[in-house]
Amino acid sequence: MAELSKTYDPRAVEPRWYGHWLECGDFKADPHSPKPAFSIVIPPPNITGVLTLGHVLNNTIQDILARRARMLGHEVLWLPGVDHAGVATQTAVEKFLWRTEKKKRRDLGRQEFLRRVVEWQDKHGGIIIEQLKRLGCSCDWSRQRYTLDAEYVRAVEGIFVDLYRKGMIYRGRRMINWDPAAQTALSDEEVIPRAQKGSLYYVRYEIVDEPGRFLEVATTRPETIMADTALAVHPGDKRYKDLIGRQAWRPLAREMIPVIGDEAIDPEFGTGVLKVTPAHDKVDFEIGQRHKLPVIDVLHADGRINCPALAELDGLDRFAAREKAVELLREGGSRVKLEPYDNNVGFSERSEVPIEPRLSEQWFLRYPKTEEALAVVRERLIRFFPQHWEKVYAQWLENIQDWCISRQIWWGHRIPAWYPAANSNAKEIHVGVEPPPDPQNWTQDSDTLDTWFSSWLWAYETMDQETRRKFYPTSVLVTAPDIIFFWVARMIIAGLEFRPGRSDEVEDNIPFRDVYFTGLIRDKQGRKMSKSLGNSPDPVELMEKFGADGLRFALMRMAPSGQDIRFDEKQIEEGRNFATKLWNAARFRQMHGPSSASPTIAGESLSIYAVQVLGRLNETIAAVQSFYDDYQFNAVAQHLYEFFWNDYCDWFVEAAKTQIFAENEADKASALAVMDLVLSATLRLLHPFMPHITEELWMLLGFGTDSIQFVSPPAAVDLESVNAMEARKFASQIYETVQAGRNLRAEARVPSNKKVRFILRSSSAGMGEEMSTLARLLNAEEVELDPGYKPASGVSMAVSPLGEIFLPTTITDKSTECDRLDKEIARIEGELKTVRAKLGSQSFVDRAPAPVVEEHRQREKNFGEQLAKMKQALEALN
RNA sequence: GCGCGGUUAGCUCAGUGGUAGAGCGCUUGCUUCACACGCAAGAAGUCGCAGGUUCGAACCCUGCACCGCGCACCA
Repeated sequence: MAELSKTYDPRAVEPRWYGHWLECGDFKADPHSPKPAFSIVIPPPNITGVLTLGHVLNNTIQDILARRARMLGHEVLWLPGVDHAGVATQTAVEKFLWRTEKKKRRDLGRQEFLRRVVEWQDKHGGIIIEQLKRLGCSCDWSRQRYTLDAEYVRAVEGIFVDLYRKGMIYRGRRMINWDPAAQTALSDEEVIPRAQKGSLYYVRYEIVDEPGRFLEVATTRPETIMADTALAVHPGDKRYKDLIGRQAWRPLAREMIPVIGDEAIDPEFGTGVLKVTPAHDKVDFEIGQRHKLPVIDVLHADGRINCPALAELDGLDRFAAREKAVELLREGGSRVKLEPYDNNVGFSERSEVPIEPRLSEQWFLRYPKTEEALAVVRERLIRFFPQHWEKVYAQWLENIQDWCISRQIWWGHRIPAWYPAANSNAKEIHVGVEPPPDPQNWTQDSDTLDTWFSSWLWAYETMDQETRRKFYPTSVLVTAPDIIFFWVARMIIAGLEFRPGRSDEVEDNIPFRDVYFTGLIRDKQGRKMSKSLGNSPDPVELMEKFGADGLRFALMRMAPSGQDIRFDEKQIEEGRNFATKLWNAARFRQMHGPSSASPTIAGESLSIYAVQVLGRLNETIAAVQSFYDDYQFNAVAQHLYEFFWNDYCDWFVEAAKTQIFAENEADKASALAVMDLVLSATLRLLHPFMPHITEELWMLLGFGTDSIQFVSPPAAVDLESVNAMEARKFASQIYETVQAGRNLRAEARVPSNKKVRFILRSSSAGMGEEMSTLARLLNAEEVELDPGYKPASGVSMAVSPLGEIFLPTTITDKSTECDRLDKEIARIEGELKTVRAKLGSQSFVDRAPAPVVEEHRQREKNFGEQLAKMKQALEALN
């Protein structure tokens, strides 16, 4: 057995064990195994991404679940992979190109640009995979998948073709969300509303047949006036009724436009007159449809004004044009009134610029199986943790809109649709996984598919038939709630629609049984972690500083389930400290001889302290099990932390030193056996959270020759043969007495290292045997047991459950001691009053459950006795 | 406007119908034979506000306030 070094160095230990596990193939999943299956698919990180604390949280939870399942004897598949992340990756490469070569993607052309993206991907891709390995993730890396793997691409295309043939996918010219920076269409989910402080512009339109009369319009977008094709008022609005059907002058790119009446107008808003701009607003477009208005598009794809008729604005950026438009109006003699105005503007989630509603030819998916998707969650066939996310999910599905799935970017799955060349005979478009047989007569659609259109197959398309038979549906999905629509909901729909399961039954086709939603990690001030704020710590640095295990444990301990997490590095330090504590506790054990892999504990030789710690261990084991069932990882971590640090280290080990340093070999062996038992159990309970250090200690202490990874979690210790209740009660009474004594000592200002003499006035049975332990815990020279002790005046006294404890060596001055006693008496009197008030209430005695009443009676008695003793002491003093 | 979270010690957060908890920070004393990344003692809270249910409410119900999030609206 190797000797444990004085300090624990995770930087050396962690990579060593991880490498060893990989070599042994410990994470490989066998689809032919007879063991019950447990499976998770990783939420694939972006191929060019780097590890964030969010990933650490997410993947630590998955690793904990995977490792716990392995220990419980399951065949575990944790399937890893990466996502090509269309827009994100393409944007990153475009930025790089611009920075280094001052080139845009069109300068290179599609083929060359894609070659550059692959080059970039090969250089930066895979970093995050290495970082996940550093964290200790037990993924089956031999099965790593990529959303652009050849088979995966084929599957995505196949699904597109299938849905097209079923009529669920269609192509159409509709209003979509246009990102002028990325120059692509987006889905509704990719648009995030942001509150903006803007202005409301009041602009007057002159009535054609009644010069001098104006209709005033309130608008936030004067730069689109040239695209107005009508003014609209509510048909019932008395102010404007007579104008409906007449014409007004459009003040920019001067033209006559009709005044129409439409129910969609809110007479209360602004002036009650709306300028109708069908090309640049969804509602306006609908009004335009109803009234057969022309559509004039005055914006280029990049957000610049496209209006040759108005040279002053043509080519200007949309925001510059806004100012300029007002200027032009004023120059033209038009009054323009400004009013500060707060409104919400939709921003592109990726490029962080305001999106433009735009009329455009795109591909759409009419979602299948939405009713079924609602039902499987409503009926808890798929369980959400925390459950309240069910409501958010349902709300989305109930108001679901068709999904715009085409993107005007190059990086991704190209849409498998071909259009006949102008000179060809074909009339229909060709949609198929295979190109048409005479490709020279066809042109493939230049667009690609939304990245999420490939991700929604992730739960099963990453598995071959054989693997699916064993591991699909997966056991649990661990993800952040911000992708509940993007990914979780769509995966459920995909599972229900494409039925990849072993049978046609719904329960075999849902993608997962449980979904665990993590919280979001925020910084100390509560802000979201973001690159631009620079408030996102590098987890790799944290691992170097505190160890992967320290980081994992700390993060789990501070992450309440489903609640956002405020990150503070100080808390990670606690994780590291806990690892060190574990290490040193093991080191202490090792100093007293070799450990036993299967310690036997004989009931009759157990000290009361041993029974107490074993009892607490049993409680901890039970608590851990039940918290796992509810995915309450913070509670699991917290219970293990408290049990090990308080119950084991602070109390048991300190008390057991009496036996360990004494002559009696049998007692010593018993204490060491209990240590082995508790250490072995603790290591196993902690292993899913802290895989490296627990493996290291498991081997160093010789608890097994095989890896801790596949050892069963500890079962409750059988305490039938001892009177556990009585022993535990006695032990806690001793501990309480110790605390009373320590308090006396501190109050008397006796330095911690000074050996003093205590006297315990107690007639409790069996007290004599525990005096040496009591003395050790009090760091006393001696604790004298004297049932008839009569203290001299000025001797400090404290009441304990076993009697009274006195500290006679340092006689404090009388008034100090009186003050101390007075304070103590006042405190106890307060407590007593509360208890008596309760017991004095007839209704309490009648209605409260008997054990509660009994407990209060007991407390009354105890307080009463304590009070009497304190008062006696006070009198003796005077 | 609708919905979902949250509000507990200076900070970060547990908690649960029956004596208010942890870690950090703070004060005090300790290099006591595993650990100063440690040990011991201590100070510190009208559990957001107001009602209600109950013998008893931090906990259950109702309303309100504030913070965060989602959806809808957004001329």
